[in-house]
Amino acid sequence: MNIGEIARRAGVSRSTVSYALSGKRPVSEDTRRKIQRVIDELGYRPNASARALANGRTSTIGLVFPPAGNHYTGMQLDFIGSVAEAAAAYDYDVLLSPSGADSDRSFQRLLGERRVDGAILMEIRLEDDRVDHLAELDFPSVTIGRTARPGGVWWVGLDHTALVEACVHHLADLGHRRVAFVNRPEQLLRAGYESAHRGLDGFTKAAAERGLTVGMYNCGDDAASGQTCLERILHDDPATTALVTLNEAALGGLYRGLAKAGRHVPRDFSVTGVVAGRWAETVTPQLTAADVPAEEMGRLAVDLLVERLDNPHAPARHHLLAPPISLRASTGPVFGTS
Amino acid sequence: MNIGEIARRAGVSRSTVSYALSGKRPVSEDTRRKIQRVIDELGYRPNASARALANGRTSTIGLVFPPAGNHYTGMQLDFIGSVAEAAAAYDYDVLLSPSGADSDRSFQRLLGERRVDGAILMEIRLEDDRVDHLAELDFPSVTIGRTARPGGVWWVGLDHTALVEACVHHLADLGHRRVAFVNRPEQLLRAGYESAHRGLDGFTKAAAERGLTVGMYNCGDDAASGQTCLERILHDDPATTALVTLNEAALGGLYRGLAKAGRHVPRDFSVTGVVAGRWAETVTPQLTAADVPAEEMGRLAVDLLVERLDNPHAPARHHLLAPPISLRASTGPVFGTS
DNA sequence: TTGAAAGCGTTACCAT
DNA sequence: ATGGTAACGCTTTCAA
Repeated sequence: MNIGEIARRAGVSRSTVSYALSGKRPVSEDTRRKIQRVIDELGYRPNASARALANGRTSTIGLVFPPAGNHYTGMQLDFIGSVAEAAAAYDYDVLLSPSGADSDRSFQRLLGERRVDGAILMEIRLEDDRVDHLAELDFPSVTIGRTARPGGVWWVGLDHTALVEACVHHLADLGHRRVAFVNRPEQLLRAGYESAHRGLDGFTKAAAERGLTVGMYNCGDDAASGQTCLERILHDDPATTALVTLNEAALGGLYRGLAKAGRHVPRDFSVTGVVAGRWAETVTPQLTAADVPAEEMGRLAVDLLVERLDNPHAPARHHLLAPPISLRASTGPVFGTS
Repeated sequence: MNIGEIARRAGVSRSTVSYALSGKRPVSEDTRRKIQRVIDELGYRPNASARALANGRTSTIGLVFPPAGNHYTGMQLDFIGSVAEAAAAYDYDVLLSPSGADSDRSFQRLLGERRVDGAILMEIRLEDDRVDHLAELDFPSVTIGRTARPGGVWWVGLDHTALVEACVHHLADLGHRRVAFVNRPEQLLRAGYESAHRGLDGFTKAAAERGLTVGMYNCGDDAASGQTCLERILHDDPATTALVTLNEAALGGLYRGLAKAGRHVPRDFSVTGVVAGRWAETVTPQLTAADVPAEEMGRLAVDLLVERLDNPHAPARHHLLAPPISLRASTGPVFGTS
């Protein structure tokens, strides 16, 4: 059943049905009711493909995230969920594209075949060919995270540098002098992942300012790697009394390593970092951390994208978030101090 | 740029370009090369909407999951990721629909506007109006989970009953006599969630068989609820020595509650349940559990759906999985026994 | 082996 | 306030 059928049964033209539906042209109250009745009766809904073809808008936004095999983090989940729900509130659908690079087939389909009106990109790299490509095409998009030179692109991001600095200062204030940094996997660092780089910058800078002795580690995105990583930390410098981590997925393993090594948190070892709030709360003791406001970020990204779609010539906007550290139970004064 | 432009530049007709692309009709090697060169030169890709309108296929599958606010579980993440990746392998895109009920706008859009060729549904209820509606329309779909009467529908599911029974027997074999069951939130049980119901059935049955003294609890999908729930368990029956849980998100809280109550796992309290493997491994001690093979299930669901799309009259198929219990470190003989 | 043209189901412009 | 009709960009039947 199509718009023609509705028109026939309502005794009007197809254009009138179209206008009755879109409201883009006044329709008499009378015919509008007639049309509505037929529509309700038949449960008619306009075909999305035909509509997209005719008016050039798909009412769909693409969500581009890296294909992670089975190594998704909780944060990614939160982004995906919040983007989908925020988009639904605007009556946009979300098309998933597991693409880490400009060349991925799914990414190419998204753009080339005009499947979406705009896109939201996750897991941004400092130099990101996907972002460059999109900018070049002037394709409406918003990134969750920002590249090295984010001028002209729309984004919502986290100030990882400041966040990690705050973590380091928090530890230094508690008297810690030997602190380890647990970063995302080396492969992601090398690929130029924003959070890994900026986090590392913040750590390096703050540690230097406070004159700390440090160790820097890359750690796989899973519990087993976390445990191994912690063993290396204590092996490299048994006098380490604290760590800051960006690696949410490794957190459980980090804790386990600590327990195995007989270090009690927070009595003789402090742990902090930047992690989505609900994951910070699953570990015991609960993690003192800068909570990644994943839900808010997803929502903001959608808001921004919708704004950009509605107003193609608006100047680039962005949101840089720097949530405060939530004091929970995983940090304390260094043993022997205070 | 469109197919007409390509045709013009290649000096052929539009249909020839179309056939050169689809291969549905022989095209001379010569013209095919001419066409391909123009296509490469201009980076042409056929418009998805136009193509969908003309041939009735969108090359998109819908993934329907309940809008959870911010209470997604890790398992849901794993499903979404694995479905997206499996679909990409077939060159299908995945459209997200946060819909818990037949009446959700997003769900209605999906079907009514013909945005997708088929759908995969998550978080199935025993009586599920979404599934009924889809079956009624004979709309190609596969459910992850099965309804009370899954005859005629395509699904991939977990044998929650058997899984939970296995957990109970495992505990009973270890000598536990007083065992608690930590289910999903009451609201989900009342809504008829499959896992909550079948899991409960399995628990009840096995506990009766082994003559266990039991407590049954519904628990919110977060760490705080898990902790509260555990307090209630020990308050209701301090002699409880073990629990089995379906509630992945509460796991961290359950462990914390145990620690707070001074119960050491597994020395004086055993914990088991059914949980995605990687979450079972983040807690310490690692959880002995029936690992939900989320990745495999997502992949199987896509395989099934693609098969159904390719062959509309194939009889309904399904996969019922019952992974074995992975022995890790959270269960042991009841205190005083050996 | 190729071309012409009729759809596919909308929208939106041009009339009236 | 409404109707007719030409797009939108592709696929596919019919002809040659």
